[in-house]
Amino acid sequence: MSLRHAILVLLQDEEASGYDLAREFANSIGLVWNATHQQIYLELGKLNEQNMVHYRHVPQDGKPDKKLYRITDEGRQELVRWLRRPAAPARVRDAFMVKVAGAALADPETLLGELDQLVQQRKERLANFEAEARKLERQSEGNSRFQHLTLRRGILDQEAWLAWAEEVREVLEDTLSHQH
Amino acid sequence: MSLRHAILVLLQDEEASGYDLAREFANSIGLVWNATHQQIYLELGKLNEQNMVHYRHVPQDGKPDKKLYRITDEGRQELVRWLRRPAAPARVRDAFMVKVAGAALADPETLLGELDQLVQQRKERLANFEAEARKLERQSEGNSRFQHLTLRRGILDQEAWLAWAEEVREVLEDTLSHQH
DNA sequence: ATCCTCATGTAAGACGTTACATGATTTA
DNA sequence: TAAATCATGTAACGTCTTACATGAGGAT
Repeated sequence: MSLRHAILVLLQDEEASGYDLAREFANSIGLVWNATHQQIYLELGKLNEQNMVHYRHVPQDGKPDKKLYRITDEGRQELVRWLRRPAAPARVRDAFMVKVAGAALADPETLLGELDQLVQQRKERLANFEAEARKLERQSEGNSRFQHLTLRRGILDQEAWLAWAEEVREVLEDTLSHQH
Repeated sequence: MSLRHAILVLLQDEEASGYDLAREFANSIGLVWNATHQQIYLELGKLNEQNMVHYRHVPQDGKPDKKLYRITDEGRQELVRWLRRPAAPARVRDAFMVKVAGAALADPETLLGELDQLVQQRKERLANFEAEARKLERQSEGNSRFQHLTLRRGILDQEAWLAWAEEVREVLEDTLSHQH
C-alpha cells in the first residue's frame, strides 16, 4: 500500500488540501499512481490519526472551507523507511491494450475512432508535461530535479505510446481496406 | 471489470488451463493487465457458471490433473459487446516511480542499486518480447498481427523505460558526487 | 437554466492481495 | 536436502470504485 507514500511525497514540498492532491493525482503523478478524491480523503484521515500529517482549517468566503495538510516529522520518517525498502512491482490495468490484443473480433472502424480520441488525450498530456518541464528547467533548484525526472518519465511514456499508436493505426487501416 | 475480457481474449486462439493463463499474465500480457492465479481461478469459475467458457478435465500422470478451458459462443458474444464499448481509463501503480519523485529524502546509493535491478529485469523482458515478436513475424497469419502489436507495445515501453532509467542514473550519480 | 469548479465527506459493494492448503516430480 | 514446477483451490482481509450527499459562485 503506497497511496500513503505518494501523498507524503506530494506533501514534501507544499502544504495542500485533499482537493489539491486529487488534482495532482489526476494530472502529473496520475500517470504513475492514480487515486480518486474518496481514497485521498480517507487516507488523509488515517495519516492524520497516525500523526504523519497535520492540518490547519482555512475558512474561505465564496468557497467552502478547506483543510491544508502538511507532513510531520513522523511522516517524513515513515517516508524514509519506505524509501529504503524495495518497491512493490508495478501494476497496470490498461483495458484499451486488452482490446487491441483482441482486435481480431472487433470492428476496426470503432477501434480506430477510439484510438483517435486516445491520441488526442495523450498529445494534450504530452504538451502539459513539456510545459511543466520547461518551467522546472528555468528555476533549477535542488529538489526540483526529481520532480523533473517524473515529468521526463511522463514525456517519454507519451512519446512511446504515440509511436505505438501509429503502428496500430496502420494495421487497423490495412484490415479495413482488406474487408471491402 | 475486464479481467474476464482479458481471459476471453487469451482463450480466443487457444485452449488453456488456469495455470497456463497465470503464466501468460505473468509474462506477455502482464504488462498490460496483471492478475494472480487466485483471481484467475475465481474468474474462470464465474465464466464457466455463466457459460462463457467450458472446460474438459484432463488427467495427467506424474503431474496433477488439469482443466483445459475454451471460449464458447456466448463468451465470444460478450467479448464483441465489450469491444464496442469505450475502454475504461488505464490505471497504474508504480511504486518505484513514486520513490523517484520522493528521492530528495532517499539514500541515492540504495536507489541506484534498485534501479540497476530493475534495469536488468526490463532488459530481460525486452529480449523476451523481441524473440516472441520475431517468431510471430515469421509465421505472419491473419490474427497474429494483433498479438504482434501487443508485443510491440511491450518493446516500445521497455525501451522508453530504459532510456528514462539512464536519465535517473545521471541525476542520482550527480547527487552522490555532490554529497562527498 | 445547466454545468463546472471548489471543497469535503459516508457507505455499500466489487475487486485484489496475502496467507494457507495439498502433493508428486524435477532440478540445483 | 532444498527449492522450483505443475496444478488447483479457499478464506480473510485490505483496497478501490460507484453512488450518494451538500452547497455557494461563476461560466455558457
